[in-house]
Amino acid sequence: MVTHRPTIIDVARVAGVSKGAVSFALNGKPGVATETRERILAAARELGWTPSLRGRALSVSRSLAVGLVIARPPETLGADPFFASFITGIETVLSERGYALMLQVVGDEKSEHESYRRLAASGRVDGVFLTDMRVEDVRPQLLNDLGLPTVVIGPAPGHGPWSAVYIDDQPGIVAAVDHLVALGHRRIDHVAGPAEFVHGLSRRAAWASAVVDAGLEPGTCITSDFSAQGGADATNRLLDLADPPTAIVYANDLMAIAGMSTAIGRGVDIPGQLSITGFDDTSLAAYLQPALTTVRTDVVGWGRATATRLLALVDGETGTEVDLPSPELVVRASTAPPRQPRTGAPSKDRRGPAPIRDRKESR
Amino acid sequence: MVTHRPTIIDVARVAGVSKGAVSFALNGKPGVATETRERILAAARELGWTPSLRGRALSVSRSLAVGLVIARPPETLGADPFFASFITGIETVLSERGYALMLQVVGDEKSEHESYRRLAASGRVDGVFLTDMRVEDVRPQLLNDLGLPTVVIGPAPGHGPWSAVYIDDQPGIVAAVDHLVALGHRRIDHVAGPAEFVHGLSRRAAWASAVVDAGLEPGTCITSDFSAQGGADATNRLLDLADPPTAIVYANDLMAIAGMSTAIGRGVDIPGQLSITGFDDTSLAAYLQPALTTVRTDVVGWGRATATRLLALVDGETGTEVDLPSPELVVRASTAPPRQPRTGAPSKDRRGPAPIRDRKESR
DNA sequence: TATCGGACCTAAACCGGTTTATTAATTGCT
DNA sequence: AGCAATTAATAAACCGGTTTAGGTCCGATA
Repeated sequence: MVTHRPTIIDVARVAGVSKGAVSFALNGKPGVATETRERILAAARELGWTPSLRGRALSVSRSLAVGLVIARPPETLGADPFFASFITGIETVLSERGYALMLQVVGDEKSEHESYRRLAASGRVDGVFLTDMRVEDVRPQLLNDLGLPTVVIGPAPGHGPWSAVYIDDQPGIVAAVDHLVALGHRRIDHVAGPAEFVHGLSRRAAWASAVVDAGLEPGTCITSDFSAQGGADATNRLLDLADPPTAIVYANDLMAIAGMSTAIGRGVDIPGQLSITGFDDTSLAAYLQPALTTVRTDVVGWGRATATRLLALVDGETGTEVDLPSPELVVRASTAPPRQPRTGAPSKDRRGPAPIRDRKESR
Repeated sequence: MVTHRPTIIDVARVAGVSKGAVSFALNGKPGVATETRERILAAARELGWTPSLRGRALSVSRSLAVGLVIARPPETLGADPFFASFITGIETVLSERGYALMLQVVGDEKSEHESYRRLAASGRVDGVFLTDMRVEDVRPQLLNDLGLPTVVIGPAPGHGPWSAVYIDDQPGIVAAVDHLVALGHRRIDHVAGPAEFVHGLSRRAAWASAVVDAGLEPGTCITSDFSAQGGADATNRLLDLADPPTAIVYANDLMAIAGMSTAIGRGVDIPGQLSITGFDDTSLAAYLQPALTTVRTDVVGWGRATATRLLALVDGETGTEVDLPSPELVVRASTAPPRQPRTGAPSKDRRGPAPIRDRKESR
């Protein structure tokens, strides 16, 4: 039966000193004799005292919490492995600094803005992460106006006082295209994410320029929505083309997996008739049939770096853009040299010189 | 350039009343003349005043936040669509009550306990959700000792003062088994989740009893870990049996999908030679080849109910267990009547009365 | 007319810390 | 020895609300 959590006053009484002295002692500030400090620490330990976050928060005018607002429907969110890893990374940094993460999941863009306003107005957080960046995104400006320290997860949008931490996804896509080119593909299409998102657009741009840089004709790009259904639909449209691709680069794993299934359902042999690459390296990717060639990013490290940046920002450092190591291509069985006819008899010949294959997942 | 957020004192000054009167007026308490109240509200509106959560929290001795601690490695977490939906459901309730969600993601069980202790000691949250319930879980007792209102996501563990909100997953598994039985399957095996988790154990129990209730021989159960790799490995083991199953009920979609791929990779025709069911209805399930028969749960509704319960608990209501509507079976293409021979000659002799054989996965 | 009760409002205490101003006791310096 | 400079500790202000204890003014009642 806990009568009451001990407060700093209880500690002061036990140690026989004033309230302020306790505060000084516990925060390692000067002006407390060593002997007294020991006594205070002992008293605090004896009472099992822990500072009240509420009291401290009010006093220092900080919440000791940061916010992440995610504006996505649950299906899209649940199928995306990004946030789990990202949040894990964030937490490692936050927890050791005594910070906590306030997560908000909202339906649409409008309630997202509302969410930010509320967070700022109520003073619930000291800073926020900004994710799913859009082209011409108004949120950095909004958060700047609200006076809320912000770290953009992605490339810094235009020029402004904002801070950003970015893993450039383009090298990953380029590596995928180059890999396909090296296998002998000459018709490499793309299923993109929504054009309003920078990661949709940037992957598309990377694909386009990589194809051109390889000296190939520009392929077909279908703009989709990162969802399973979107991937399936886009794949059907590409395969319905008079001159269908021999390889498709998808902007994420979910679309790639759905696309692969769709192709298989149409009797297309993968990778014999069609090579497929994804992006994310979902835990499922390695266990599909065929296993998915995809791009892996150090999302946990990204989360860690982003959180570090935000806490620095909260502490008054000025904003900069941080770039992180590029993603890497994980080659598995869904990519192989192209075979000539799509309608011909399945050829027995094995695919050509295999590149570095991803043999096995650890664990 | 914001000089300073207006406080309740600014409002009081503008309205020409005292601090207390403003508080009364804004909280709809009696003792304020209508005319005065109007004036105060007008002043607040004019200044754009919003109550400081920090001030209020200290004053009312509440954080106005609740916590969710998830102890999972990022891969497992990212592949599980549960939390996205669940959190979405939680948020709908929390946000309209002015509450927020503190999310903590930790690596192991020990740091999970540590996490709860910190949340309780610092007074950061007014209550917590308890997820991934284990058999003989010590956390309800821990949280009870810590004096932190708790709602268990799942069946109430034993008898205690705890509150629980539960969607019984058993009817879903039973429906899956019944569906397979109706299709003519007589050898229905199971790939289970870890036995230390109640949702691992309960699905297994549901499968076992449903099979027996159908008058069939008990099948083989392999205890796995809800992961893609675990699903793949377990599937290989089942298919390697001298007398392999014609249907496998998986405890979640991730294992089912990996299992299906594995089977296909071995040349097994699905659903011709092997029927497969999952659990979760991942957004991918409908777009696989073949599309996955699985069990769908109203996870968003579950989150909503759980949050409602927790807020009631925080407000002093006593704990009860709430049961929610059962999950439903979604029949797709991965299940079909069994075809006789897998290798040619139909094996007429059924295997002898074997008990539930549980070959444990290494991990 | 004196008293009571209610409506309306204010002053002040309180929540639990941090931080500043101030005092008291040493120490340092010449 | 005398005075300034440190050091140690305390009292009090402050962060921004909520809430309790009073205090006025008013009409109603005996």
